[in-house]
Amino acid sequence: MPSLQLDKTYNPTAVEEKWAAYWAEHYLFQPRHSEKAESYCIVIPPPNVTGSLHIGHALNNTLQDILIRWKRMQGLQTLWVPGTDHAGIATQNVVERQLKEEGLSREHLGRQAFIERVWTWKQQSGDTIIEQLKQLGASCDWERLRFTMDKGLSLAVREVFVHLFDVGLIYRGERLINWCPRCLTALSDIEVEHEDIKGTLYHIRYGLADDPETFLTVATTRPETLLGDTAVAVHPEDFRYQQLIGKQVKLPLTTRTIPILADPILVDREFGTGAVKITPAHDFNDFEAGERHGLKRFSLLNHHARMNPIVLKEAQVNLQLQKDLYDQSVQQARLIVIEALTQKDLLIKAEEHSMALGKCYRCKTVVEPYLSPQWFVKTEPLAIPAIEAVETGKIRIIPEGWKNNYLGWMRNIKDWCISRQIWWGHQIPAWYCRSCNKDHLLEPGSAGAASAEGSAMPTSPTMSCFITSDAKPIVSKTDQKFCPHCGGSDLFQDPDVLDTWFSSALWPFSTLGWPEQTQDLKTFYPTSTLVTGLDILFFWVARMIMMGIKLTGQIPFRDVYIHALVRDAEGQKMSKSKGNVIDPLTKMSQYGTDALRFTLASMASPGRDMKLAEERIEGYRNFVTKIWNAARFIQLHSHGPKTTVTPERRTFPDQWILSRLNNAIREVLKALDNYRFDQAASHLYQFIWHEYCDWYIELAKPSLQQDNHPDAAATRHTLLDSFEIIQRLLHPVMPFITEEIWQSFPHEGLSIMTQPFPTEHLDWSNSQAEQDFSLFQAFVTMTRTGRALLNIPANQPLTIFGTTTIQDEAPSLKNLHPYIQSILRSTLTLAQTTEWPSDRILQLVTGNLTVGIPVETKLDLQQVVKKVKKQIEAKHKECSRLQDRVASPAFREKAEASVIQESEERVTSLRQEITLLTSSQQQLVTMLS
RNA sequence: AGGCGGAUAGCUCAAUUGGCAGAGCACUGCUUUUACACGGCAGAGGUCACAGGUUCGAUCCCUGUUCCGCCUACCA
Repeated sequence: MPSLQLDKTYNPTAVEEKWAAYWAEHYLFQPRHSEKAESYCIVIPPPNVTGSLHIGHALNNTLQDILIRWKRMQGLQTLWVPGTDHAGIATQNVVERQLKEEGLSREHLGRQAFIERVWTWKQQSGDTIIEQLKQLGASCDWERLRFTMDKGLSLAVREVFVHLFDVGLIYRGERLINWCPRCLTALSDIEVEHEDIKGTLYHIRYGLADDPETFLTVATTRPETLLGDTAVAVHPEDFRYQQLIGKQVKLPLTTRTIPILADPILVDREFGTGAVKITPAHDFNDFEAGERHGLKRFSLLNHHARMNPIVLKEAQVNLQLQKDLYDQSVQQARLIVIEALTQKDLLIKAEEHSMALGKCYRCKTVVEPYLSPQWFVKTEPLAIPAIEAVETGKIRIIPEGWKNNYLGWMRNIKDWCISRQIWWGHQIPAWYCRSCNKDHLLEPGSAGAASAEGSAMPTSPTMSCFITSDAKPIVSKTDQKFCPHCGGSDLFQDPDVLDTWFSSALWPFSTLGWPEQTQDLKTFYPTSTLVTGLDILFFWVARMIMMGIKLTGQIPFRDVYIHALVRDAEGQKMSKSKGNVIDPLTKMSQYGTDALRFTLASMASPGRDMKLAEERIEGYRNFVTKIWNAARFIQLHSHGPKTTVTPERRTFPDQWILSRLNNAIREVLKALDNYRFDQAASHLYQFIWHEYCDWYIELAKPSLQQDNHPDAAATRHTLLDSFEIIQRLLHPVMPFITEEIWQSFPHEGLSIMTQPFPTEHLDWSNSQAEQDFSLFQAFVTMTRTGRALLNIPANQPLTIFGTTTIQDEAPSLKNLHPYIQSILRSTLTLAQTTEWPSDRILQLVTGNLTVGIPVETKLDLQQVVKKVKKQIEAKHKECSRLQDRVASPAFREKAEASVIQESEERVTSLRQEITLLTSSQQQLVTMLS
């Protein structure tokens, strides 16, 4: 196989483009079908079509790619399914903003044309993020790219909707839902973000109808809603109010009277005044209380969150106030009502009160509880098996800490509002017959419906709000033309679309071809691992589990790996408005994709937020360069004969590095098995840089660089062999540079990505070599330290003495001289203590190794004495602390024997070191005087 | 309001069945030696948030406090 000369410097952009194209050209990301191999499948969390790659995507997809590449190399039948999400509200908002710039609105275009416009936009820019994922190296099978509004997936959506409707798990009903008056649509509970604000709690006087002198005080943060009150509740056991239960109060600012009820669920006696106004159409608790007591609901606001004059009239609001409130916003209405209450002296006090305000997660507009007919999924029956799957460990959540989060939410799950009053999405497969439902289609502006702002009544209702909950929908997988009841042909489809998360909930099986029993579905479902951020645990993960189990009878995936959210260096959530966004694409072109990938992997420690500091990327870019240069060195010395030798005849450094390599392989495998990407990265970094490059390559130099060195062929063999294994070990994290290097060396096969992942070599493990090497390292380090202490130039020859020479300690180190000479870049004489010229020596001690270095007269001895003194002090301190411990009878009695022995040994060796250092110091002092 | 997590070197983060606290970046010296100055070598830098408790011994276990973050939530 051809090999190429590596360039002097690594050019990430060129290399990345080359291999990305090569991989695509050879379809290397497709699963290799083999009946025997176990399958491994990941479905991508589909990014929004509106999006471009942000750092969260980069992290999410890097981790998935590491897993996929790793499993692929391990020989599994591997599939990573890519795709994008139509992202209903988000995408609609983007296109509406474009229209606005042209002075248009979606109403101008009409539904059909608007949807076409969104599709056009999707064709043009929807694949931006896909291209960016390819740039990141994501090894998805791009031939299987899916979109949530694909034909196949839309089919799956209808299939599920109809099925769940038929079994009673989808229903239509008039409920209080969260309404965004800007997006003009319902939102599910989790689409509402809560923000703590300082509000005002108003205490308002409600007089008894038959005794105006007696009154109740109710407290509210929303005085404008009192116009829609239909009762006041007190606690049945509250002695203050017991005698009032059943009486009527006069509702302020209206001509209505409302009853005083007892309700132990709604009322907390301790809070406020103990009396609560009930406004069933404007508060979730009140809605439920209203259901319990059969109360009428006055929905005071229209869908723009403005006062509805028809309802105000119906609620018998005072005439003047009706006029004042005409079409006012909630905020204005509040001020007007407060003013009116003040004038009548009904406002007792207003106090500051902290409260949570709900906002739309897409546009941050304050959401209103809004009474309207909507479609819901009945979640409780779906949640039960979804809870069980996680409790029994059929689905594993990693890190486990999030399990309780999931379970807690699932156990308190509310029905899921799935209808959205927007146009972009899967239109609900329900039809209504106009003639059968004549009485159930509301005029815009009527009391039960929202006001349509005086526009003409559309030929078909534009929102299902205009269709009462009594209407009879015909739910079907296929488009309906005729009414099955009356045979009429005047049908129209429900105008609403489904929550974007409805189709995402089907993602793991819909992308594999469900409801068809495809080969992919058989091979890859249930999928293996889902990799996602915590932010969509409820939005997405929980719902996939519910839907997966319900519709396929199987869990959708076995492991859920939840990674942290990426924050900036200050710990702030990254957002465009804050201007603290780290753009992964910029960083990729600046530092190289492999560097970014390695950074993200190294920071993926479980269960935490990660703060990304740019310096980290820079640091790992240096690591990439280091690897590149090591490759160049090895390539330079790769020519010439290579021979394997028997393990016993391997050189000392060869024995050591193979043992360490084996250890690195084991650690990386262990880390990946446990989703510890951070540990895998750190082992790779540590091993490659600080063992392989710093020590092994340095030690390989003498045999490689000298002509006819007896060890040359063997060393060359080990060097090349181990380096090739390192490339494979590193490949899942750094796919580009490893491919480039692998291809540049003699090789067989199409690509490194289809080579086997390294496995442990038990016969390489050599604890004796590792032990000896530690000793050798200690010896070298001590010598260097001494040299640095004494400012001896690196190229000055040294004579090194030892009380115990390293050779005595480790008999296997027979031919140390070449290594020491090479690594210390100086000649060396080993000698016995007795031969020390005692006036020219600094002794350095570590454990039972002692190195003596000759001291030149020119040196700044004052400085050296100081440093030595400091060392002695530190050792004294540690020694006396340990001595106290060892002397303590309690310690001797209770501590483990091994701990006692360890401590004693340490004390002994510390004493020895102190003695030697002290004598060094004395010698130096003598020399000074 | 409840739940969860965090507080360790200047910064970003590790580690520990409870027995010498570790990396990377930044910093200080020395070093331009033919893989690499995006390099090499050496070094300095810690009351392990605070206060109690358990223990021969606590950064680790327990209790409380403070600060920070996140998630959930209808306290009018």
